[in-house]
Amino acid sequence: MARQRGLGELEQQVLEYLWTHSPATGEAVRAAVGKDRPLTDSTIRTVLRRLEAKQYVQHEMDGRQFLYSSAREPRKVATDAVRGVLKNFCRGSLEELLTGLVDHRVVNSAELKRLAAKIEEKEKKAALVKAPRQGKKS
Amino acid sequence: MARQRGLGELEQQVLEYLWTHSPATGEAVRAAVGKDRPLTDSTIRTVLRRLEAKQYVQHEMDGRQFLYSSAREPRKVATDAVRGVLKNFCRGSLEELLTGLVDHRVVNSAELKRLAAKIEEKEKKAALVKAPRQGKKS
DNA sequence: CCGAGTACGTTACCATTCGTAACGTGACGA
DNA sequence: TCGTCACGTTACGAATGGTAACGTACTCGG
Repeated sequence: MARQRGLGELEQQVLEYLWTHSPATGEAVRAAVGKDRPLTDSTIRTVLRRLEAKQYVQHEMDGRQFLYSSAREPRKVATDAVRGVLKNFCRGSLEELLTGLVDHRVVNSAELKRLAAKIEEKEKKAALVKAPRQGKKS
Repeated sequence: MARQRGLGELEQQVLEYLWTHSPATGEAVRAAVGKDRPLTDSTIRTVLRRLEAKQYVQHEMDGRQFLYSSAREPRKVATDAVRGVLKNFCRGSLEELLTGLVDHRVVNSAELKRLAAKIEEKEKKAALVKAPRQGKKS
């Protein structure tokens, strides 16, 4: 089954590049990622293909060339990763996860509360845009 | 450098067992983890040793036997994992991570706010216990 | 004091993953 | 037609993780 455990160093870098520079040719990726490391185009293309197999990226044709772009938004990837963490180390409890973050000073509780409030606020506003004046037809 | 990417399936299970049943002998771990899979004591002991090398568990002597227990609390492990996620997929921004969690319905924003408030509350109380009426020494 | 069991370490094998890249192939333009 | 360009195929070596046989030291009952 080969449980998918994550990405390698280079895969990571390539993906990061695509998140900020999609769509890009393999050559462009190589130029960026390999700017302080000598990497063959072959290497980069293999990595891109592997990332595509893992459905992290996708490509379209541009004449004879491939244009790669990321197929999963970073937030989605992050979310999935966190789901794994929750399941494995927090018995599924987000409260436990957040408590850990506070305990270990990744964030302090005031800041966390502020962020939570901000996010709720943002969401409310987004809802308004999607359904403005939502009382009109009921 | 061999960047530490996580734990294997079996390692995971063993660690989980220790989190709820520390300290335990290798035999106990084997009985639990291998209850629906045939696993040699040798296998379990190898895994335990590897986990110890990775500093996930530790052992003490009990006569001739080893008693294993976890050396890192689950929350700590979770926190470290989240740190990685933050760094790799959220440009270090916790807000982005949380937003992703809300967007992808791991939690809704109201619940998130509630948790944040609860955690802050809890922390305040803990502070009071540690420094009650901070000025009277005994 | 001896032999068997107990509990641990050593070593190893295999599959998978990832970095890395040489080589092969088909199409297209000069 | 021939070379070049862009892609795929194949592969190799290191690391990781599951799995386990085998070796070794100590302890206990006889």
